[in-house]
Amino acid sequence: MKEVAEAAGVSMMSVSNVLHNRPNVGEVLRERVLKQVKELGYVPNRSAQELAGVSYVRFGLLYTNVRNPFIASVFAGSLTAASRLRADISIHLANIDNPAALRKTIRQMADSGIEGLLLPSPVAEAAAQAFKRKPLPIPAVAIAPGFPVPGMASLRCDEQQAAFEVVSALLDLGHTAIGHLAGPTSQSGCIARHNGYLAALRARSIEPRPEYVVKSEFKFQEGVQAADVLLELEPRVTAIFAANDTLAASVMAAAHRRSIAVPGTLSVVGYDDSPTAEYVWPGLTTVHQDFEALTERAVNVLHKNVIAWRNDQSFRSDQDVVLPYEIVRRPSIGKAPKAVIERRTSSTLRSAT
Amino acid sequence: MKEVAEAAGVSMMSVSNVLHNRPNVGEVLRERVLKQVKELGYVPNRSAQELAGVSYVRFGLLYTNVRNPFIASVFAGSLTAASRLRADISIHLANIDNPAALRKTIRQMADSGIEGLLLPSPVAEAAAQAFKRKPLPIPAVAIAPGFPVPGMASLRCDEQQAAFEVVSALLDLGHTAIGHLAGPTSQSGCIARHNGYLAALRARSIEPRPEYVVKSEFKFQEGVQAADVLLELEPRVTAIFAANDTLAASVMAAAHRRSIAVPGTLSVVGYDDSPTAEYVWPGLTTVHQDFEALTERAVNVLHKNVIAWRNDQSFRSDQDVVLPYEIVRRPSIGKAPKAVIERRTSSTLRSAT
DNA sequence: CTGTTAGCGCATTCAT
DNA sequence: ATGAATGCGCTAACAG
Repeated sequence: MKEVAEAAGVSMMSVSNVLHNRPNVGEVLRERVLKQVKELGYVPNRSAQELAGVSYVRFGLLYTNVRNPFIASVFAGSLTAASRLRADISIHLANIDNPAALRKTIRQMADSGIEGLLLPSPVAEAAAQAFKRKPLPIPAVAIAPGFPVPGMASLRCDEQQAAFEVVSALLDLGHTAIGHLAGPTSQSGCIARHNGYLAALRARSIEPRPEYVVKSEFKFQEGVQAADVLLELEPRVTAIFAANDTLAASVMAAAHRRSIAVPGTLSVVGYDDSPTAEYVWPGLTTVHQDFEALTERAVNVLHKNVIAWRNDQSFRSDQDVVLPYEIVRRPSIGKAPKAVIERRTSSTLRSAT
Repeated sequence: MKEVAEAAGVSMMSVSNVLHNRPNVGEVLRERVLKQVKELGYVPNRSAQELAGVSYVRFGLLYTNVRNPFIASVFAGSLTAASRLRADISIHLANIDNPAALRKTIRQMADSGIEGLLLPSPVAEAAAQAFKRKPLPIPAVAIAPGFPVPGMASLRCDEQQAAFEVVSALLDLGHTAIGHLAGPTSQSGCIARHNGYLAALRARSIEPRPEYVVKSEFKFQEGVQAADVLLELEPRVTAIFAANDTLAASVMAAAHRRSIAVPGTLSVVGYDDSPTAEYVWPGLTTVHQDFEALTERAVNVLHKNVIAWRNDQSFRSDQDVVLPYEIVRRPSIGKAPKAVIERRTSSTLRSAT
């Protein structure tokens, strides 16, 4: 920096001021300085800045499961966003089944100088639960929860709306007997998706039938069994909205085993646009969320909140930022089979298969 | 640090010496100092250390594909290992299809002060290729390649041996007609697995039959088609070793569709122990590698190499560290069906199904 | 609007 | 074996 100052014929202080966009610097100087900065390829020394009082934010990121297909996007997104902000980020595994342990982990992070928490979905809800009585010690942001999480900011897609839309697409194709293979209610996203499913039916004055909804964990075989239950119902469903792509794959497997044509006889919709959505045959219509972009936004939001919180430790933000999703159409859905549409007027037309 | 020094009645210098395990410090002082360090909860200020000359290592991590199920483990492993070493790590997306671009990316990282490269498998090979003529500008380590990568250190499991072992397990169960659903040859791990398959057969004096090996990309449907080819062969294979778990799932789907019982009539083995291995039915016998541990070791090895390289810029290491794998037995394999064992003596016994 | 002074927390060098 | 002085690169507070 000294070199830059000398080259530009000013003092170091002015250089510093220019670099920080401070108001008290003349136009003439500013340009001269910026020019030298470029030419000399000057880049400020972060350690010196920190030592001199600038304090960069340190974020903490808590995750539960490395095997979650989206955690890598969350890692990547937070890392790139954090490096842009010159922020540090330390990543830890958290146990969400033990509220006391989770509380302890979070307190320790706060004590160790971490000023903001990035909490991907199941962790966010668990943390909110663990700190139900007292507020969180530091600002936090929930990444991709199904609903806003109390006590922290939330960055999410409107999953309920997405489910509504995708089920409406099935309705537009003439389907009326639409089943839902629901995911575990411990995941708030699954609740949102279920709600969206119900709302879409009601919006067309179709009263949802409880037996058309079957729950399953996110395991392939359990999903196949649940799908079997749905496929044995009479009158048979002509479409199934699965709570995620794995479960949609289960539905397809169950359908193939029964020689039910997809999408000819059964339309299938998933959620998440995970790799399986492409790999499965036929390609799966599903809902895509850009986790990496969402996470980057989350980091930026959290950063602002941390700055505000530095000025006023009582600062809390529970802003809810909703980002767009995208419905990815692949061949797994088609028009409702004709026999079924007719069944609406004469329900006896159809005989047992 | 000053406080610690005063509390222990010594100078700051002695505290520093104690903390760095320097030889020139008396036993008496050492203990007094350490006690105060604990009591006051002193933790050295990294920025000050750096400013005063200590330079922590900065690693770069290049990845190709967020959707790779193991990249999250690689992220997590490098982050935890790096934080233990007080090292920085910056993660970037790389394009491995364009050698020139990759070269440029790596050069830029080196110029920006990064002193070591963490290269998960397909990137490592691409980087070696891109720097075939000139050596890499900084030390690098390949994470989980199929074979040692020239020009850099390698941390890997012996995939060829693992494949050998798992195919031998099939042979022990009486299988002799064993097919291999091979993965893309662009992945060195797949080549190693294929080699292991061949070696296992030859070790039992079974000459591998070329038609028993079918190649496929890591896509579900392509795998199903490839599996169909294998299952149509006469005499039919009684076991299939798939190059990864996705392809093994494809084999199972193809088998189910043909009503071939697994493991009754067909045994199936995968590789990677990815989530699908558990989810699939029946549970998949597969090879487990601990990517997180492997990555942590990789960071430590790279760290040492970087230190050596600092002293001598011409230092190069291509050490090859081989870590253990684990064969996970699940119900997808069983004894070879009897009819087939008999077929070895009277090959006409079996009629078309 | 611009320049000067002082010090952030530590390690290195030299002296004791 | 231990301690005192000096400076790393930068910014905050002040003086001009």
